[in-house]
Amino acid sequence: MEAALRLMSAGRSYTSLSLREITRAAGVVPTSFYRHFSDVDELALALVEETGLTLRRLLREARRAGVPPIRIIAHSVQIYRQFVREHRLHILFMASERWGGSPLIRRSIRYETQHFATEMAQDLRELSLLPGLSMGTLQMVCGLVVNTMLNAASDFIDLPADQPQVEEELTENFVRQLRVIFLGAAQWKDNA
Amino acid sequence: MEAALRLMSAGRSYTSLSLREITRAAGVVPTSFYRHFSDVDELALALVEETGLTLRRLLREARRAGVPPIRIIAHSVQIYRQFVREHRLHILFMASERWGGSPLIRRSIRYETQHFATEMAQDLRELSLLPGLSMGTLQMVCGLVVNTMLNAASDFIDLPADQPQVEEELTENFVRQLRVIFLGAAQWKDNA
DNA sequence: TGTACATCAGTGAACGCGCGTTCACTGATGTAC
DNA sequence: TGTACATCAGTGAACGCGCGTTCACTGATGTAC
Repeated sequence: MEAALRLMSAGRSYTSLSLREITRAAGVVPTSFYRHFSDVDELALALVEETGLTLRRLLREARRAGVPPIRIIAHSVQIYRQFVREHRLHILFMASERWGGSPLIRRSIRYETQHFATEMAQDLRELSLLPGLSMGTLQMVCGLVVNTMLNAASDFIDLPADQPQVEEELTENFVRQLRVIFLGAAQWKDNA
Repeated sequence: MEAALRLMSAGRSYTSLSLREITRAAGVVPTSFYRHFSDVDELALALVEETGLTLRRLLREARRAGVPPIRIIAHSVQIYRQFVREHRLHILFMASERWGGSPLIRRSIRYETQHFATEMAQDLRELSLLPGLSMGTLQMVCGLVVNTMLNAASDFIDLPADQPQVEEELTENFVRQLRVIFLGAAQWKDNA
């Protein structure tokens, strides 16, 4: 049922979808919607939550993958790219409603992304990458990383499907941006 | 007339505005809209263009401000924050329709932001900050900076107006993120 | 095993409403002679 | 200076349409006795 974010794959924003469109896409009569959600906003919140779970799974995968420290960025980006491909619609939803739509949705997405950044910061700490940094700084860096991830995801998703070399370029650019961030983080002095 | 982005200040997304709402806010009869634009999309494109001009003015201001190289980030952020306050609605529009709304609008915003990043890269080059970097790398770094700027702007704008200390925190976080980026860029070796 | 009843996803008709767009119009302002 | 005409932003009535939501309903499935 919630898989009616199919409608968003055509580049529509969630806020512009109507309840009737959604139920139509779900193959069900409009009134039936109310059996499950009292509101389109409530459906959106359910989607945010589901996407949050999905993101946590991403971290777990990346963690499990082990750490060849030199190639870790390029490697994580591979995992992420695969992930974006697999959960295209959820990520699209998260990344594009992040600043659009209703304040309610925005708030709950912000909550999920912050949560995600915090988990990532803990992972970095446990792996003792960036050993010199305080938790607050790690959190700040991870916030930057998460935003960069979501921006990159939006770029991936907007791509016409038949342009593999443009996708390569985007990936390369994304990897380079992350490298800049981690280079900077490694140089960071907390007392500055 | 275009000042009907007032409607967006309540947290609405552009795509969810109706032509009739806009004309109502402009104090004019719906049919009158067609005297100026054939479409709500056309109005949006006009807004994007206007915002683009505004952003170019921002760069000019920052440039003119001169360069005390040590404090340059904190200083530029001050200018930017003032700028966001003055052009609240235009920036809000740009930052939040960046991934929402119609593909048409998205494309034109992407065009403007890329243009902006390119100009910024040229400025950096002329100022010989980051002297070791190729133009392509500067462009990549500036893309990251611009995204970070727009994310920060969205955060600023979403703030309740009566929380100056939260605004301080956000600004501080934004400055630190930019520092990480520039630290990383300074370390960058192009042949890596 | 058989019967009576509760639960609940989905149905279909109906409502009042705001929407985008069309049309022929008004009336102020600027321009040509 | 005066008159005739073009331009053009704004008007107001009207259209057909999709919308969110209400209501009383159906009929399949699960549960109690």
